[in-house]
Amino acid sequence: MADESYLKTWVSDKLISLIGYSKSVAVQYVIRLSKESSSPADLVRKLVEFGFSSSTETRSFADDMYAKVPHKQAGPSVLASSNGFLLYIGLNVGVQDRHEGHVQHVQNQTSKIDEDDDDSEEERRRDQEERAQLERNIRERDAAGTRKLMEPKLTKEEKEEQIRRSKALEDNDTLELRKVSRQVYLQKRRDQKLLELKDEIVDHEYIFEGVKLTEAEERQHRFKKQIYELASEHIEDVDDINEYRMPEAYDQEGGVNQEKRFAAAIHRYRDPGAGDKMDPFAEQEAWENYQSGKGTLKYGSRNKQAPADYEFVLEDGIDFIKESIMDGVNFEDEMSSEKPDDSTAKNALQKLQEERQTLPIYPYRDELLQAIHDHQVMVIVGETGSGKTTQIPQYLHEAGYTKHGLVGCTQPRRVAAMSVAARVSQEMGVKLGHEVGYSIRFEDCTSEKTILKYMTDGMLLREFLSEPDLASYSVIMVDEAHERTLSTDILFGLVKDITRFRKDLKLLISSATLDAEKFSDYFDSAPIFKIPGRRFPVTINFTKAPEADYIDAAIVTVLQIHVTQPPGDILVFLTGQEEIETIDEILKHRTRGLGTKIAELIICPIYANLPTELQAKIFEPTPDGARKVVLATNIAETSLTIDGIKYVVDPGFCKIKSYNPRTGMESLLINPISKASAMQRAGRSGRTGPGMCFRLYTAYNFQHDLDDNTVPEIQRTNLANVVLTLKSLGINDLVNFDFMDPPPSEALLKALEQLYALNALNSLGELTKTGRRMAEFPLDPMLSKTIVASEKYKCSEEAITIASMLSIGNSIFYRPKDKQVHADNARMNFHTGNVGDHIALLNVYNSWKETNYSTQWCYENYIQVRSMKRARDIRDQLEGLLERVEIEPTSNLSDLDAVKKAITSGFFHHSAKLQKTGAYKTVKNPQTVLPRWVIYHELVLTTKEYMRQVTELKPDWLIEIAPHYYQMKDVEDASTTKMPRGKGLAAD
DNA sequence: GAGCACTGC
Repeated sequence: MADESYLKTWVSDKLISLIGYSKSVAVQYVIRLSKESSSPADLVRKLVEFGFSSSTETRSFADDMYAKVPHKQAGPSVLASSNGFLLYIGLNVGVQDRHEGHVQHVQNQTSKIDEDDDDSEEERRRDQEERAQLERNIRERDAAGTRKLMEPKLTKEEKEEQIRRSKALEDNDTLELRKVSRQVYLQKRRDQKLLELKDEIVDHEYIFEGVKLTEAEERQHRFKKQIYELASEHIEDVDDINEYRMPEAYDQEGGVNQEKRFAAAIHRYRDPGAGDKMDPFAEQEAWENYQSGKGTLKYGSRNKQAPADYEFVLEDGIDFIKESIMDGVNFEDEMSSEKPDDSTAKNALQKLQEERQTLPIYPYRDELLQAIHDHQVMVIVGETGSGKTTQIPQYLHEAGYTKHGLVGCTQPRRVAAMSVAARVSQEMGVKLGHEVGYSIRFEDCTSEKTILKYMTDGMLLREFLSEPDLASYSVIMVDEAHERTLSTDILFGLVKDITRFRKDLKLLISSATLDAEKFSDYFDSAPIFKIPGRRFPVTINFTKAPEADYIDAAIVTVLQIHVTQPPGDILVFLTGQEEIETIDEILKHRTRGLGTKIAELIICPIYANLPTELQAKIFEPTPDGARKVVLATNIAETSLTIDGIKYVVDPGFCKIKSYNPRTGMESLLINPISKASAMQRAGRSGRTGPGMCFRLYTAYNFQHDLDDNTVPEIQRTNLANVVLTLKSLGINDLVNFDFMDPPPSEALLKALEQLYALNALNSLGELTKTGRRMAEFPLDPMLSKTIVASEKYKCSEEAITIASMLSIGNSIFYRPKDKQVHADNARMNFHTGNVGDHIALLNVYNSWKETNYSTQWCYENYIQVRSMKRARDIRDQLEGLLERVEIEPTSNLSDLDAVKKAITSGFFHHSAKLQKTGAYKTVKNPQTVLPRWVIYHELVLTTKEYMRQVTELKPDWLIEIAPHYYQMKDVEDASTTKMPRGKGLAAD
């Protein structure tokens, strides 16, 4: 076997920069090439096709390889399997470090198989037959003129030499081999000529199908194609091995390119006896393939080109119905263009009423109302576009349910609540905020007249605090229940409880298809009412083989769609800002060189932290002849819809936050998505017309590796806030609270313990006065405690400012990739005096306030205006709540220690001590000498453990403020003290 | 030499 370290160095230098593939894959591939080569020159040629330059270095490398790698002509199946196996493992191992560590294993396996692999006579004979058949086929085809053979370029001597070489190989005669190798030099020179000839052609830019590619790009495509073919071969092999079984559909008739499959056979058993035709033919064919490949080459690997090669799996589903109403945009245009002229206004209203009757839900109106009348609790299943959110409350109103109380409908998101309310008010011809209103944080758009009320689920939860039996409601509809937000899950328990003693309250749970049975079971076998949806069919494509690198696969797929598919925008789901920026760059780079040869590709990144003005770009209509690519995080999965999306590219990953109650650490890691998520993503392409979804994983992965549903939020979050809310609702027995999916009891206990430590609960687990005050604030308990404690330290103004800044999270500072230095410098200005991150946030807010909330100032300091405005809103709200819990607004900017003490009162849990070895890391502290004790806001595991928002602390404060929690020995014992409570802050 | 999906009150 070849010396691998040598290989790795060489391959990495030459290849990785060029092609961007994993080193291990490349090494494996080079080994394979070498094994399949009939001569060093043959290997050189293959390497060049592979993407290497035809330098002397390559040649000497090829010589080396050829000498080192045994040329037993092992069956390609085994070798392919080793590579394919590698690729296959690749996806399962995860995002980082896909290949390292498996190479060795795979290689051992391979070499073992090699040893065992006896080419039996039987096999050889069969191979030869196959080869002969294939040759016949090809010759027939050539004769038919579909392809032109080039004139053989080899001289007579060359042929003779090749024959001898082949003979030597067949006999495995090492002596002969050595003789042959002496002639390598000669051969090299001849090959050199051939290569120069090729280079002349290669140096030109290729133009095919109107697309211009540079040489490097062309090579890349070719390489990827080969890798891809390798992987597809592997699939067949795997079935043979019977280990990683792939679904049968992969081997369906016609799905396998037989010619490609046996191409290796031609190379392998070069028959010297067949004379002139055979030998050059093989060489010729490869060369010709190379050339003709350029004529047909498209972006991406060949297997992925034609939709026919994809698996057509889904969901034939829903018939095409002409798209109309649901989107309020058209309607608003209509309204605004038609001025107060009475008759037209009426017409518009009539039109709306007519449109209402075209909704899929309309035929079920009476049946639905009857069912609601008969049952107290119902689960309503309706796909997007059925009109359930807008229509059901109206039906209920028409049926008279609003006479005895409100009809409330909850949404997981603010915008949804607002826009649906607006739409319904128009349909009913009333002013928004009168009969139809909405209620979200910072904005209560309702009045005494209101009978239909849309709200966020969190808002209804808050209403429980003041009205525990929801007496003013006659119907509650929990919409989008399948999303299982934290608030929805808590509402389930509360609302279920209420229906037991309020028999007049109707409860509707509306969800997309997937979980209906589960909801029904939870609500004591409530009946399920199904409403057909309205959505265009979406074709779902899986890759044939797992993709080793989903970033790269996504790029290739996008370009491939762009070149081969009819107009329509593309939506790519990625995991985070960094990934989006990377792909943005690569795509721009790749398309730049193509100029006018392809249609313009407009790249639009979108993620929550992107400044608003840049976000707006995705909603601009795509100009004619151009195509838009939206690179989005999960935000596009539910939170926003983009018109015109026809293609969805889904690599199958997203970042998920989860909480470890034992360590109190949150982690934000890249995870595979769930099947439900995948369906949701696919559905994003079928909103305005038939769509296509390209999943960058296999059907096998989908079936076996993805969970059915995403773990509900309640099972992976810090429950302190939930517990506080429930406690303040008088629910004491939390362990027996009727959760649909109970959170881990460990998490519940941790939350109870935390609240007890914060003095929000007493030793019996009952709410204290402090706890009751804390529950008033819509914040994490630790932040609430900070505010409540600020009363004592006379700095409530500062406390609410910091609390609002912290509760916004990490979107305050804008840090674009290309201006990181500037952004960081700007940020440092707020840290002058080593004040710590918390005070720095305070500085940011106060400076902004001094500039009279200037937008310009935000730009200059790389601060997000949107976040700051939000902070202002939250602060205003908190200010109002201060009054409610009777805390004097007090401010003392000169005594920052007081502020820090208030923070410590809330966050003493989150203290960390510097170890000798530097056991913690601060996030953004500019000081040269690290503080010995710090308070942190949160602990997050991403690629490493991070403390976010850190401020220095005097250890005595811990004893002063939380004597029940800390003792002298925790603080004093300098050298050996672990972190209090033994929290595991990992060392660097 | 570094990093942070998405909501919501």
